Amino acid sequence: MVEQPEQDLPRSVTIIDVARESGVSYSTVSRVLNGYEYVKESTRRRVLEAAERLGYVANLQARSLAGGRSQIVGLLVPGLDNDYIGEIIRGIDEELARNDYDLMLYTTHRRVGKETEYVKMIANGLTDGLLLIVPLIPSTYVDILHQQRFPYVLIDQSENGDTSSVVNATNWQGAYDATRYLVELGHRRIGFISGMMEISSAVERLEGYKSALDDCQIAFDESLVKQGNFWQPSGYAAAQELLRMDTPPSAIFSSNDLMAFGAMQAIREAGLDIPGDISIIGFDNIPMASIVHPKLTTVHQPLDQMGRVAAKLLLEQIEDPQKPARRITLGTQLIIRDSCRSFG
Amino acid sequence: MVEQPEQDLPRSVTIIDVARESGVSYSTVSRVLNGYEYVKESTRRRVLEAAERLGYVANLQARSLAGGRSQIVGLLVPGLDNDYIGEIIRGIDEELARNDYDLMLYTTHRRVGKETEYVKMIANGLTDGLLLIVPLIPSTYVDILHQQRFPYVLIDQSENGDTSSVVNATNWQGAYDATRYLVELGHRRIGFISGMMEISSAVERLEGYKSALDDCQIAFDESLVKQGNFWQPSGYAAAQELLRMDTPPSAIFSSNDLMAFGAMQAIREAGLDIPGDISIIGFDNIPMASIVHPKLTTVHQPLDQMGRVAAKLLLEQIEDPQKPARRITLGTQLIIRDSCRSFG
DNA sequence: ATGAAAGCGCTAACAG
DNA sequence: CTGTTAGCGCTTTCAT
Repeated sequence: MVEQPEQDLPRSVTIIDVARESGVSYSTVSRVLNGYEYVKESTRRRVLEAAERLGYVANLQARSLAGGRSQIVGLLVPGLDNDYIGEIIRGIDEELARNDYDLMLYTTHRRVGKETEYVKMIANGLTDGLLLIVPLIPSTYVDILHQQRFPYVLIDQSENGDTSSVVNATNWQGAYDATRYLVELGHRRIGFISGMMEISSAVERLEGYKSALDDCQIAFDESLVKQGNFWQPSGYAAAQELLRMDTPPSAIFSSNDLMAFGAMQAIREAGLDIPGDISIIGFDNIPMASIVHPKLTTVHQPLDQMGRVAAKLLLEQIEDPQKPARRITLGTQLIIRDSCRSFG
Repeated sequence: MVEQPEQDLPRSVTIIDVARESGVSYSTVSRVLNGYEYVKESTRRRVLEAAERLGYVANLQARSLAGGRSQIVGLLVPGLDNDYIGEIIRGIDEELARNDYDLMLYTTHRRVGKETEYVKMIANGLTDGLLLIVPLIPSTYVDILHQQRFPYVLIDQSENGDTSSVVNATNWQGAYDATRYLVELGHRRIGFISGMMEISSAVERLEGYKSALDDCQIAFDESLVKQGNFWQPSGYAAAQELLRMDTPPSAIFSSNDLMAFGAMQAIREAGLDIPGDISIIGFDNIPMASIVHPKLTTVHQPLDQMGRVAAKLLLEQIEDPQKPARRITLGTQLIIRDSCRSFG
């Protein structure tokens, strides 16, 4: 048996190494690295060069532990199984990259029932702030965060008073526009596939639909509203119900694109043509919407921008914890493609 | 001006608090928390109870800094703009959750040209290991990681010798099966839309296609191969080229689903029916594949499982750094849906 | 079986 | 402008 020689792993270089190399104290190195103003230019240069030469890379956990910034923000999402989330993340990532922040990804589904403890850990951990895409916010989350004065921003959430910073879209207006568009196309019986009604955006979209109907003097017909849950299969089922009615609607407004895809499938299986026999409109405008056939007419929700704005808001808050909470609502936009046609 | 009272933010509870509460030294608390064997049962219980009572949550950065595990693994991806990545992440996340690990997400596109430094930082930072989905691996990545004995696993990569642990799928076989299926359906002229040929999986799929043709005594026709880049628009363009040929193919094999969707669009725009006039088959089996119409016949790549296995491999390696690198190749499977039809 | 004490790499007063 | 000195919360010897 040969003695395994203790491999000298190249220990990572610390500011102490840099200090020695550049002949200053390591706090000066820290200052330079943190962009502290009052450092002699020549010293700064010397330190920077030494750092470069040695291939120094900061140890974020140490920095964060010592009271500095970790340059990491957390993102809490229900799961990744939806393009909708992906779009938002893209925006977040972009903005964070621009500011040299990194992203820690947390999925809630992981610790069902222990989310609160999870959030506590996150806030107590190495992130400088937290972005939350949690449709169903147990207010406990927010309470903890708020109580600890931990910077956070809610995405796509409406409820909650004015204690939290929130970024969302004009759900009501978007739904209103979509419905109105359908009416202007001549549709009178418009089916509506809802989202989970515990979620504010779902409620707002239903309200927008109702208001538009109202403004167009079309009586609201409860039976035309089918409950979905934002997932594709529920759209499929809801559409089937709608099609089974004695007088099926001539158009369907789905509360999101995913359910619209399900509805399209149900419609096709019923031997009907889109938009020939029945028009369909979605909400979100996820990338897939322009890939399916026919291309889906839908309400564009600026998801990536929402992500970007939320990140920006969070960064501001990290920068200045005194900043009051802000609510930013971004506009939606009707995207007319091929899934709707005039009626009657 | 009223003096702003210094709000006593509820400082997070540390092991010191727990130590005081349970009347032991804080190193004992640490032992209990780390499952150290030789602790008196009664002590253990007392500590655990105190921790519970106080609502203690570990500070991972401190732990990691002190030489323990951070319970965080990094994931380096090119970007999130592809369901393919999403599927893999889902698998990873699942496996990590099962083992109480969290995920740090890094996107490479952020620091083009500085990826190497980026990787260095990651490895030096707070993660216990790194998962990489980087089709185009600059070998420098791997060298650094390997040199530092930093645990890492490559996903969906083939090249590289035996120094790295790798998880991938049977790209060659999958392409072979798909092609063979088309041939058995009677197709003789089968168009092929390739991926970026710098990527190993793209090459392997092309090889599988060629081999199948060969085994079926069909001469390989270079002109039937169009170069794509794995993104939808390139599939669209490639299909258009194919359709413009004097004798267009009766079937098209696209190296991934996304390009297949582009091809489907081109085919439809040419007034052709799928699969009536032309059959199409994809690769990956991303969720969207069963949502488009007609539902796409494709080669299933067990993306989520690849993620799960990669995570498992990484965790093993973190547990025991001596573990030799392993390559695990998962099987693909032909999923027959509605986009292909017999010919001739 | 448990306490004491030495850091991990870094930031942030505090002195000059 | 820069060096000195405390820690941040935790793991890990080293004692006992």
